[in-house]
Amino acid sequence: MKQKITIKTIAKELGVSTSTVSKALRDSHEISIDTKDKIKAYAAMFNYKPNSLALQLRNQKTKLIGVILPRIVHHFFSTVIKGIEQGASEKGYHIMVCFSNESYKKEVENLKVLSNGSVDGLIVSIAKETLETKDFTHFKDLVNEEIPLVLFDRVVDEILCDKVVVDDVGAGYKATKYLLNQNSLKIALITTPEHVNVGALRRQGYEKALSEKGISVNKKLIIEIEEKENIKAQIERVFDQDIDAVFAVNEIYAATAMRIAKEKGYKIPQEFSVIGFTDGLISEYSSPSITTIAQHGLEMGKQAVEVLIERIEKEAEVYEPKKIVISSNLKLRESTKPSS
Amino acid sequence: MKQKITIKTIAKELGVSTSTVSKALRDSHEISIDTKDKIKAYAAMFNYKPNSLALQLRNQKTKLIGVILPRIVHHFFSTVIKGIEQGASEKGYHIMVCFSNESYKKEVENLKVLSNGSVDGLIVSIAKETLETKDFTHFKDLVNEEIPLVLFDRVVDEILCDKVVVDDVGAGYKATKYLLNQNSLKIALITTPEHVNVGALRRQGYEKALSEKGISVNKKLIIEIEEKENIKAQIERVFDQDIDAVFAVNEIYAATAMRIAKEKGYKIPQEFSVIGFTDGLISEYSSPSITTIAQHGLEMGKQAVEVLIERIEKEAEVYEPKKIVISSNLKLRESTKPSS
DNA sequence: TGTCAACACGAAATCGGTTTCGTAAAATGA
DNA sequence: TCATTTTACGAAACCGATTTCGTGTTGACA
Repeated sequence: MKQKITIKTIAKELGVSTSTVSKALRDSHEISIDTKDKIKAYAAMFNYKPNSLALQLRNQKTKLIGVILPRIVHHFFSTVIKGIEQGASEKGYHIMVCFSNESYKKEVENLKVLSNGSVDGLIVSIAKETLETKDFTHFKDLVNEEIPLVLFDRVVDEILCDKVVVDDVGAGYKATKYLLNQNSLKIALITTPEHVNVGALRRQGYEKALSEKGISVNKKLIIEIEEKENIKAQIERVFDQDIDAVFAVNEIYAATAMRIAKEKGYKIPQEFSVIGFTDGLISEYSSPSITTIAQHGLEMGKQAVEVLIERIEKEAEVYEPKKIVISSNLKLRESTKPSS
Repeated sequence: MKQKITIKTIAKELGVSTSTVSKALRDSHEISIDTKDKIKAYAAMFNYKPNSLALQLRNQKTKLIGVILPRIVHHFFSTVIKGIEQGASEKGYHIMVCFSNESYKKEVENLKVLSNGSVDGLIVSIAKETLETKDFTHFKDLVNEEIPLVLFDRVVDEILCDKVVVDDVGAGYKATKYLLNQNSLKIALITTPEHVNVGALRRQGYEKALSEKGISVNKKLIIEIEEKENIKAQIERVFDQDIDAVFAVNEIYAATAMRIAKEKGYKIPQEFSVIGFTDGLISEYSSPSITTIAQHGLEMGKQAVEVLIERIEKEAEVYEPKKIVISSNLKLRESTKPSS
């Protein structure tokens, strides 16, 4: 890398002190017009840019937000990132992105690296493995150090920080109720293992809608997908039961279920309906296109970053953790019957 | 944010100098075992973490790589990010991600912010608007300042830096040739406007395959999609021609074309074949699933970051820009006839 | 002509570390 | 016992900025 031009260089070259240069460039009234012009001209000519590290060190702030995501090749998470970046960018912040790959160890590492002063605050969605092991000390340490932290989507109550979530119970309820209303009464639920709390919450909504309708929950219609194994084979098993609809907690499961239904000769949506979660490209472009719960990832990202920046910039008086709930809505497409 | 514990704090508290603390923590032989133990114990107890900004300033390196992408909610780009992050992480680097949103202005801004010392090097894929305006001075300035830069996918010859690209001509050729071999001779090409060079290159491959077969290029079968307008309507127009296959330069176009073909009553792949580009989820989950050119985004990301880090860490002797070509291959699925 | 304010600038501290160099005290050797 | 080498540590410079405080030079005013 070429030798960068610094304030010191300019000062030496022009025979003034560094303080004068600094003041001149910041247009201080203490410096005469002549000197200012001279210094500014010189700086412009050599394309001087203040070293951001020096500024960050002095100001004790980086204008950087750390983001840790479980995955990136994933419609929902990439949408959230987009929202975060947009919100951050508007307020003059930049984002540093890391991935945990759903691994506890990587999450801890990332958290450690980012919490040593390189960022002003953090936005995180917890890795599956961490949710499984239930060891959240790395987050609690962060909270103790009073580093601003916002969790989104996959959150955990025992970490005392701001949170942004979708109304998972409500979403599960809405989806299930819609299916019931169109007279699909034998609804299979394809979800995640219990420890992924969003899955658990969506299931609550599912069960609530059923019980409101006076239908008892049939455990055989609920399958928890183990991602390490073959997903399609697991979903296929539920088709042994007598079912006429599927509610899946993400779009991959939904698309897979629909595919199986088609293979079995069901006509969609006349004989069989599908509702997914996360309004991604698969749902939009598969045929028939899939009705989904739209998660509003963009909105979540924006909200998360807004709360975070507020926390960063406001002198922490008494700190009351906030929980922001983003409502989700059903995006009707071809995999369900038109609402009556 | 809570007052951070620094070396100075430790020094004062233990009645030694900051140099002693620093040396002790770095396990210098200059410090007696007793003192070292005492200092380390104290540091551990109060969870001391060296301020990374201070280190970065002193070492004149940030171990940070800036990444500027046109978009993020996009299978190919998010895959590349994943590759970059993996490669970076292995070498102890982190990534700072910004988006240009295909806008020239945002690209310039991002480049300016990242080039003031906050990152050790940059990986960029150029925004469409920039490709259109053909103004690359911001990149050239970067090259002049000798800030390590790697361009990928959307690259431009006049910027003298390392580049990582897919073999777009070869890929277009492979796809077209496959279609020809299965006896689809009236192949429509759905591509981007000429200024997006990857589109242009893929088109070259298409034309090459045709001319090898002795088929002259029919301009009516080639449509350049203007993304600001309705994509489906534009693609529909090509169906006015007599065609029996489509080669599309991305998966959205491919999926849309297939949908139209199905609506028109074509049987796929018996009567009509489709090949797309970018092996994303749409291609995998649509039905029939779509044969695509797999772009190996992960591989591209890894290669890009590897070249970049080499450039960063190697003392720049005579600098010979590299161009790395990643070969792509056809991933056969249901939207084409089995190869004979 | 003496006093004081305004002006224009520089010295030095600061942010939080690392590192070079110097040195007092202890250990070693002759 | 005196010279020399280790040992163990501190002072200060440095990375690149900003900012407070001080100060020499003017000019104005009484």
